[in-house]
This record gives sequence, structure tokens and C-alpha cells, in this order.
Amino acid sequence: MAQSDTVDRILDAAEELFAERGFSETSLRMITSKAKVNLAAVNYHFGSKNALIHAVFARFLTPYSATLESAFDQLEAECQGGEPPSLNRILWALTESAVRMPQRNERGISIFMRLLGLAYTQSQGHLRKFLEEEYSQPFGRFMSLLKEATPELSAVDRYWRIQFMLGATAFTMSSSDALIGILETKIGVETSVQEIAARLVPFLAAGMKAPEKLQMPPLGSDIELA
Amino acid sequence: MAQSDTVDRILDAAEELFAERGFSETSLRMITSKAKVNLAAVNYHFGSKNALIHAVFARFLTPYSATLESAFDQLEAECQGGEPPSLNRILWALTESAVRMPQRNERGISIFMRLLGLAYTQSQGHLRKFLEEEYSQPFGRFMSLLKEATPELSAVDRYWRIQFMLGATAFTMSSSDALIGILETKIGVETSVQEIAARLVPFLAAGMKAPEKLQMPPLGSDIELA
DNA sequence: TGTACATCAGTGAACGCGCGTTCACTGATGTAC
DNA sequence: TGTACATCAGTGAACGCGCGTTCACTGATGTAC
Repeated sequence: MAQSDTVDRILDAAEELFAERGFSETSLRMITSKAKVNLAAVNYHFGSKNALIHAVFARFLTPYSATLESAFDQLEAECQGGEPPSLNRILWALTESAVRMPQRNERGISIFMRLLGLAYTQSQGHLRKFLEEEYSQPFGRFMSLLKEATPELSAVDRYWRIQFMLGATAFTMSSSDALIGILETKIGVETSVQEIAARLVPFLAAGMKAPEKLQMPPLGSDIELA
Repeated sequence: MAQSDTVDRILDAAEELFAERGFSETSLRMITSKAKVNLAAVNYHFGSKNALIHAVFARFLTPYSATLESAFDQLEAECQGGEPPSLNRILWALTESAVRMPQRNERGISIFMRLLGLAYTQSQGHLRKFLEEEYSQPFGRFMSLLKEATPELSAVDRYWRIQFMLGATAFTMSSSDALIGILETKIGVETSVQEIAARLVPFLAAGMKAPEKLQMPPLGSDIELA
């Protein structure tokens, strides 16, 4: 007899609903009725709602971080001895790894991006802790690659600019479906997540390489800032 | 006898709790017990929890949008006949207006920023609708100023880059307290919200002026991207 | 091969809890005549 | 000035509801002897 697919059905339904509505706005009853399984099955298989959230993230983050590690390996191998990988290549390795990942369906990438954005955005303490414990290695590697690629920045400047990058990415990707929809109604242009990424990477790279911070002019002054 | 301050006490408590925890994670019981008023007072004065959320936003957005309108007026007056206001000046007008606003306390600006970020982030349909109806004018004006300042961009490019800017800003500002804290523990540097803004503006301006979007290379190719 | 028991996946119903909202009520102040 | 009524701010207690979780139970499959 075929092995039970209850666990996968729950994960599929939970993933979609979390991406659509966020974590606390999605109830176990919504998930189990979408997955067509018994309400108690979630606690039977996962133990709790929080553990289900972790399982949803683990299912896509584990293969993603493996893909990412090998992309970083390749990047470092190519640059051995010579100058370190450029900013553009590092950022591109991130997005390419996301796109390359085997997807369960055509909406896979936007769900993946949306969940990452939500993880960063919604103040779920348990989730942040879980992600830090499980996936700190590729994140740390990304950080040191960034450091090598922007030696001209002070630690403080680099810190803030990384936050700006993360913010732009997390926000855009977490509302990518809505933003694509607006663009389609307003200007009548269809867009894929890959195209957004192709626009985002140069935006971020230019921001990272921007000239120094502004001097704050005294309030009410008429100093020309351009 | 002094006029009742129940309404203000509720607004103060709600503002702080919403900024700390988000909207659906903050209950009316938390708000009324922090404000030391009766639970039923919220529905008596505001009608519903959603209406309270709107009132919290209206209290700071109404003066902000007025300040902003006059900053835009000044900007346009200075540039009459000549070339349109530069990107840097437009962005600076936004941040300067926020900083200039009379604050209820020293945490005013970060609460203000955090609430704006949450509005953008948490999928509260009623709130998005309320903000669109009430504050579309200064937003539209900001958009057309941006358009004049970046005539080299196509409508689609400009659309996405504006989303990237909003994302970087909303995210950074909505977690500014946490980010400032991390920086202080890690590198031992103190930072104000104004300083973050002074770093953010050039980052955004550089991103807006970045060269064209990348061509997505075929998967697995070794094309040099730098 | 037959039987007894253990394990496992899943189920139906209920539990207690916190939520936003409602309602009948109080007591102070304002207004009309 | 006195009285009757209206308005207003606020209150205490309860309402119904949806939530995550628990529990006793079922029925199928595996295992030991």
C-alpha cells in the first residue's frame, strides 16, 4: 500500500495559506480543511502549530541552503588567488540558487520569497530563533563574501546598507504577487519573479556602491542638496 | 473641570502596543489595561478595533501629510521654470518632514516609522483602503515629483525601483530600534534615526539611478556578471 | 498457520481560553421652561 | 430658582465565537511464538 501522504498534504496547504495570509491569521482549521485531513492530524504529526511553521520552512530552506553553499563554493573556486567575487556575482548567486531550486509548482518561487519576507517581517520570536539556529552558516558566509566585495565601506556603513538591501528584498518579494497584479492592471505588463530579481540586483548593487552618507543640513536651511 | 483624556490615553497606549507587537497580536484588553481605562471605552469612543487603528494612523499622518505638502510646495517654488527638483532633494524633503514633526516623546519618530512599516507589511485590508482614501494626495504628488526627477526610467522600471525604495525604508525604519541596538552591542556605535536617514537617502538615490536591469543568464552558465 | 499483542495513522468530540463586541446601567453635567 | 428631562462619558458583566490543544477511541498492519 502507498505510504500515507497526510504529512505532505498538511505541509502543502500550510505553505500556501501562510504565504497568503501570514502565520497568526491562518488557523489550523483552515489548513486541515484545505488539506482535507482531520484537525487533530496536525498536532499528531507535528506536535504544535509552531512546529508546523518550522517544518514548512525547513522543507524549502534545507535544499535552498545546500544549493546556496555549492554556489558559494563555485564562486570561491573561480576566484582563488585572484580578486574576490564581485557584488553582482554574489547577489546573483543568491537569486539564481532560488530560481534553480526544484519547485513543487509554478507558484513555488513566489511562495518561497513571500515566506522568507514574512519570516523577516512578522514578529514571530520562535521562528527567528529557529532560523538562526538552523541556517546561520550560509548567512554568515554571505556576510563575509559581502565584506570582501565592499572593502571600501566602513563596518557601520556596510551594516546599514546590508539592512537596506534585506529590507528592499524582503518587502518586495513578500508582496510580489500583489505588486505584479497592480502593475498588470495599471500598465498592462506581465512580470515574473525572475524579472523582479533581475531588476532588484542592480538596484541593490548600486546602493551598496553609493557615495558617502549625506551631511544632515540644519533644520530649515536652504542648502542645496542636489 | 478638565476635559476627559480617555481618548488620548487609549490612542497613546494603542500606538505603543501596535508598534511593538503588530495589530492582530495586540488585544483591546492589553490596550485598555495599559491605558488604565475600561475595556468597553474603546468601542464607546471609536466603535471598533479597526476604527481605533485608523484613528492611531490619522493622529500622526494628518500632520505629517500637511508638513509634507508644504515641503513639496517650497520645493516646487524654488525650482519654478528651471529644472525639476533632484531626487536627493525629494527624498530629503520626506525625511526632513518626518524629523521636523512635533513629537509626543523622544521615541516618537521610531514609533511613527515602525507603524508606517507595519501598515505596509501586515496584510490589513481595511487599513490599506483607509490610507488610500485619506492620504492619496501627498503620495500621488511624491510619485509625480519622482517621475520628473527620473525621466530616463521607463514606467515599469520606475515602478519597481519605487517598490524597492519603499521596502528598504519601511523595513529599516520599522525595525530601527532593534537594528540600532544590535549595532551598539556588536560594534559599540550609537546611532539616531536621523543618521539612519542620512545613510538611507544616498543608498536609495544611487539605486534609482542604477544602470539597466540585468539580462538573466541561462541557468548554469559561467558568464561573468561583474 | 493461528493467535495474541504492539505499534501506528488517523478520528470525532470536547476542553478551556482569550477575543471583539454588546447591553443595561450609573452618575455627572447641560438645557428648557 | 426649581424641576424635569436629555445628553454624555464611562462601567461591569456577560455574550457568542473561533482558537490551539487534548483525549479516548478505531481499525489496519506488523511481529513473536
